[in-house]
Amino acid sequence: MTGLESPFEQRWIAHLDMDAFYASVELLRYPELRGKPVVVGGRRAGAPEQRPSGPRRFASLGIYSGRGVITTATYEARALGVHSGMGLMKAAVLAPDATLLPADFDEYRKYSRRFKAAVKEVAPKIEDRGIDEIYIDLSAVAGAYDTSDVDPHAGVRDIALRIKSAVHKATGLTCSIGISPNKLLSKLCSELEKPNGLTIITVADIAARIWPLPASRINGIGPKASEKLASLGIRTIGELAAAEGEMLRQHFGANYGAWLHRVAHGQDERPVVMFSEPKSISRETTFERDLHPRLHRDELGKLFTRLCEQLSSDLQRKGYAAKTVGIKLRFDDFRIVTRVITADVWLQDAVAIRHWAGRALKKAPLPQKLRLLGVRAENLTRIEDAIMPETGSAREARHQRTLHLI
DNA sequence: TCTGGGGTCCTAGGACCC
DNA sequence: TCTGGGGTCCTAGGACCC
Repeated sequence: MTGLESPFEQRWIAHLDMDAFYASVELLRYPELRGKPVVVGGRRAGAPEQRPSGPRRFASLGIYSGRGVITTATYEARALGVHSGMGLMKAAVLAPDATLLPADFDEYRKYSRRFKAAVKEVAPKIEDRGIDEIYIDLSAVAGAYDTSDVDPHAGVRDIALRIKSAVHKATGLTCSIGISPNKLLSKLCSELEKPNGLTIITVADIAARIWPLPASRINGIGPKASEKLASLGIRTIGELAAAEGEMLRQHFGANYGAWLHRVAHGQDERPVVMFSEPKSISRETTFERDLHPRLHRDELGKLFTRLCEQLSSDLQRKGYAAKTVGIKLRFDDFRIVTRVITADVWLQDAVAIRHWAGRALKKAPLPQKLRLLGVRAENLTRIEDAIMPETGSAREARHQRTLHLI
């Protein structure tokens, strides 16, 4: 069953995407920047200088030096050719006069909680897709389908407008919503009328509205697959839909090939999932300058320990213990090496994590300078389900009791 | 002037077991 | 002497997403 054959089984799934989220949150704080090119990114990229009187002074992108990338750019900045993921040094050449603001994730998470809570008031069945996106299952709220002759989608449109209004009231921010019978199509059409968009499509609209789009717009077709498709003469979703399923399976393997064929025809049955347990928790850091494994051994050791301590406190705060820890290295030539090791006890304590991560690190070759070090916890279980090894203090307490008995 | 940090999922080979 | 076959776990790497 695709959920598409009968209108009585049709789902209404919305994809909601906040417009230029981080940058828009910053504009709430610094309204004088509205309408100007603004870029958010970098670690300690100059926070605005607050002077007792007179206007705030902002850092220009042009004077940036470091290894940061753009997290978000306002639409005015995007018009200058910069986009998220681009190195700040490169962006500084393209848009030297743009304002650069440091990312403030605590603030963005605050607004993220606010907009999600506002949506839940209207439609409770939502799936988290990161800080600025959600899917919403509107099927139960909207009823099976609309009947108005004037606007065949009057029911869902009304709900979507209520959601947009609730989000704006709660945050002062705009969002774009795409609505269709499944997640795949909704994700595609939330992009179509950004910013502040609302796009509703059904299977009947796939050929006209979806097939002209580049295949790379589909979630799951990244740079590698796009390039391979292009080499086969396939650039749009329509061209992908016209391709023989057998040919796709031959070039991309049974699973991915079959998936490509399905998504090109707008087929997707994934449900909206309201909660899922995390599979891994990690911390990593890119150094300000490349570090040599031997020459900078002490510095690397301190960073390594600090990452393990942060990971341990993340696990404790979130209530998980891990059976497996791993390390990640990125060398100066951008090669990535990972090593994992599975422990014989549940891990949460920073010292234990540091010990096992150290064992994993010993398995990795260290032939050249490093630019990144990371630590990851996998094979997670809720802490109440884990039998923890005795901590130092528990062992000490038992020892004291034993002495007392003697 | 190269390219952050947090994740998920898939594949493939070897170990190990029956 | 040239040798099975399936299932599961562990590990490493890679594509992809926000």
